[in-house]
Amino acid sequence: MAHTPGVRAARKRQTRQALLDAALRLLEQQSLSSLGLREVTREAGIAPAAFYRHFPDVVQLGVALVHESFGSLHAMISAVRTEAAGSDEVINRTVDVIAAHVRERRGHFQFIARERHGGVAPVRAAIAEELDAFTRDLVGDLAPLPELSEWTDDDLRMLSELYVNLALLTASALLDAGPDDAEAERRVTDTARRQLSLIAAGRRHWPNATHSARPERETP
Amino acid sequence: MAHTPGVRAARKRQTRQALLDAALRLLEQQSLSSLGLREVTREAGIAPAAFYRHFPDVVQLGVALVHESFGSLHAMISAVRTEAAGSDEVINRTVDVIAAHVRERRGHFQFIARERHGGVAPVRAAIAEELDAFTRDLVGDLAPLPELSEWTDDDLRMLSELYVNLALLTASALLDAGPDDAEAERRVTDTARRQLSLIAAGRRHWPNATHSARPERETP
DNA sequence: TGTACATCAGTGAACGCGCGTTCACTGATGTAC
DNA sequence: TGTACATCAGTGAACGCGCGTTCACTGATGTAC
Repeated sequence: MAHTPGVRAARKRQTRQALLDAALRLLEQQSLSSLGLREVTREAGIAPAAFYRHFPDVVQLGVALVHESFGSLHAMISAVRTEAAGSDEVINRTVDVIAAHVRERRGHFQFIARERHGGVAPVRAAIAEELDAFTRDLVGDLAPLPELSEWTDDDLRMLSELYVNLALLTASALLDAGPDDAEAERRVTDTARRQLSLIAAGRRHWPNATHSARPERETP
Repeated sequence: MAHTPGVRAARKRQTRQALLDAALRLLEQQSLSSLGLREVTREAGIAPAAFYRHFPDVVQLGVALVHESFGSLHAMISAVRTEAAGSDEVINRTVDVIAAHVRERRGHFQFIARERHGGVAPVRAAIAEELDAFTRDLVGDLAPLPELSEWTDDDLRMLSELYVNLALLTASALLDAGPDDAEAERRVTDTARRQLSLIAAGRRHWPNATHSARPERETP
């Protein structure tokens, strides 16, 4: 046993994960800025002082949670990305994938939705950074589409931001609907589908060239 | 002096307002769930115990702040509503009014954006209620428009929700841009204008009748 | 393989501190006559 | 108008409590030889 290096490191990782899991559980009912160090260690079943072996403070645990949450979010995205069929089919797939991931990773979405505009600056910055990477990925996915070949980078970025925000708003509305209200969930996904469909119609008919080439206001 | 009733009541209202103002000032840098009673009374310049003459706890002060904030938000809306010209003109007016009100009532927007998905249930509920009233008002404004005369109530509601969410997201992005970065502000308002323009194009060409009359999924 | 020493994740006690809440009070405002 | 009493917004001291952080420690794991 003593000659199998890594046992100690593995246990440390396990404890760290227990802290992250405990924090996420508590954060379903409160926000990070009111989460206490002793509260987390109590929930995780370790002594308060052991916390410092893993994070300098609760804020840095929050930053780690951001990255963990976006890991599962990226998985969601690539699930949508692999599909590329007709507009209606893409919309339905997208909304279904969002709903499925909210069900599976409820805590992660709750955390991101809550702290995106929350009161803890480093966590907000980490979320903004991840969302930006996310949006840039989406621009990369949209750029090669033939029907968007004429769009400027700025306009693709604008469209991607709209999609990302709508996805988060839909996820957040699903969280508010609660895990057991199938009727409320149906209402939310139905609204999301129609909003995406409205935007798809706009995409087909938007006179983007004139708008984006010469913005109308506050530019010399 | 003793025969001018209302002096005491006026002073009480004044102190109450001082508490609300102090809280709003502190909430620009933190969220409600981490705001302490002693912190607020210290900022307002009164003794901690006096707090209880006005609110049972900090959460109820938060609920009062929600209603105060939406008071100023409604002022903003009616400012947009009085205008009704061509699509581009409406869009520019709307975005300008949002930007102006974010500048004027920074604290109120910050508070609403932060607590909308925050960790304090009664405050979240109050915001949801106010936003719903807001959305219903907007449905009432859109319904009489000739180009939307064929739209179902559900679709008008869906559109209004999209507008309300976009307005809040834009306000929140303006807050993140900071009060002194004119270039960042221009980028945010420009994106908002183009998103609204995209939706306007969708409105003109959206085949809503087929979608809303028979939703495609999960309905018998 | 066995032994002696180093590392370090987790413990448990202790600390000083600011918190929310209570209480009896003060004194200006309000009311009754 | 003047007086005697009631109301009540705001005070200041006191309380018990849980917090974040520190510290010397323990004992399993890791390393050198």
